[in-house]
Amino acid sequence: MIKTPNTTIFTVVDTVLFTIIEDTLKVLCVTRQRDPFDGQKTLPGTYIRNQESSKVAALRALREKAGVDDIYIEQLYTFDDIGRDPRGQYLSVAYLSLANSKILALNISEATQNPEFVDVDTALGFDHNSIVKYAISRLRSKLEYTNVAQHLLPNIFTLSELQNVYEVVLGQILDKRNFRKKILSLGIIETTGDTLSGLRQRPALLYKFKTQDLVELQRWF
Amino acid sequence: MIKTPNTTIFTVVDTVLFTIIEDTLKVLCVTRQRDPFDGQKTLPGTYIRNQESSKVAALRALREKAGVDDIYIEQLYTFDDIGRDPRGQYLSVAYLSLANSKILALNISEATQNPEFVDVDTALGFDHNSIVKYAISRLRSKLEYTNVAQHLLPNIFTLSELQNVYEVVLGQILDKRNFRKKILSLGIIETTGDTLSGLRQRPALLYKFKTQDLVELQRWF
DNA sequence: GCAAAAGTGTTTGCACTACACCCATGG
DNA sequence: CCATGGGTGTAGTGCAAACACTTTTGC
Repeated sequence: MIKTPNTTIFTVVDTVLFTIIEDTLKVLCVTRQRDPFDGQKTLPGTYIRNQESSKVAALRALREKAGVDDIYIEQLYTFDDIGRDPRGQYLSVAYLSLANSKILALNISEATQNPEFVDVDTALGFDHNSIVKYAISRLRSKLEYTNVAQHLLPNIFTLSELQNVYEVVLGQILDKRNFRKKILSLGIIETTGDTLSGLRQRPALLYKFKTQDLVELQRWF
Repeated sequence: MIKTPNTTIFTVVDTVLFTIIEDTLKVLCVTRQRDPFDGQKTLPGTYIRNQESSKVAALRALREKAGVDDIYIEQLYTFDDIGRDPRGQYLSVAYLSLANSKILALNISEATQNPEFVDVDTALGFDHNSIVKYAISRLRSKLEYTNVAQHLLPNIFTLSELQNVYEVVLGQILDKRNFRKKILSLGIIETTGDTLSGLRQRPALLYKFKTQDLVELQRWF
């Protein structure tokens, strides 16, 4: 067998940054300024540099394109079908990232390249719609057996806000009483003891996640 | 932002081929014939060629190293930490593959580079023990909500053989009656109507999976 | 006092657990 | 007839689903 170092495979990253705005799941896009797909929206991406891992490249892409730092990120999947990029052989390591839109809002205005949050079914250049689709399915299943939902929320939140995250991402409404029983029984959140008042309604108890570390819950057998 | 095409990132694949031999989960390894890690066992891998996707490269690696064709394979994860390979910056797309050892046995003897099945806790070169560890955890969870187990079995099998696959992979014994109730209620297998006789015991009903396509079952909410 | 969201319990059915004995065959 | 693995049922428990009203506040 001959081992052929490849000089013509381009290694890049693409990032899928989700956030929730106005009860809708949104994804961060930029507008391409050159061919191919000139003028179309695409996911923020970048070439992987020398002495840089794909994860660091993905974080850099988000920092450069969206002015976002210190953000939740996980590797999603590697897309490298021949023909996915008309320019040549591109291997893209895709990353899934989550942020709360309130924290994001300030930084994003300082960024370049016209970054914006769009609906997840917006038509994108390259194979980026497939990447978004895959990211949504990953996010949905991770909501169900981990504590990742916290990254779409502020540190302190009400149970209704948490439920809203689940409803928006899963695309279905949930029963309030069953949701509360379930989420509390998982033992991943706890109340701060404070309440959120000032609204013309009964004040809500505030909660926080016990840990920022990813927690995986059990299943089956 | 400057886009820098990278000429010094090597893109490779590594494959984790699991099979069950004598009630033990085994992984396919080859013996390296050069530095680094000369003489040590490693996962079969190869450079990704021009105009070749990583998946095709992974299938080729298995064909060349193990004489295996037409095999179940799925992308596992991309490993590219800086320093994972002393030769330079290597980005490895790892694949998880499954095969029944009976089908495998004949082909493997024809292969080169001393391929062999070893226990999953055998010390390997590079970061390949991490890759195997990750592959096991993926395999375990996929057993629980998909029909992938079929690829570790012949097309036709008894319920006891199927249960044995689950026990070996999950590393725990399961209750026979509960296992049968569960697996039959999932609706992913059906009996062929034939029985396996010739052994000095009651003949076992034979089963097959309804479809070779990957089926994902539901959870939560 | 009214609008608006917070908060709370019970019943019902289904699914998982634990557990032990008889059956069919080959030798 | 005996050794071997194949095959089966039930009772108890816990979790998920369905479902509606009272509470607290700001205005």
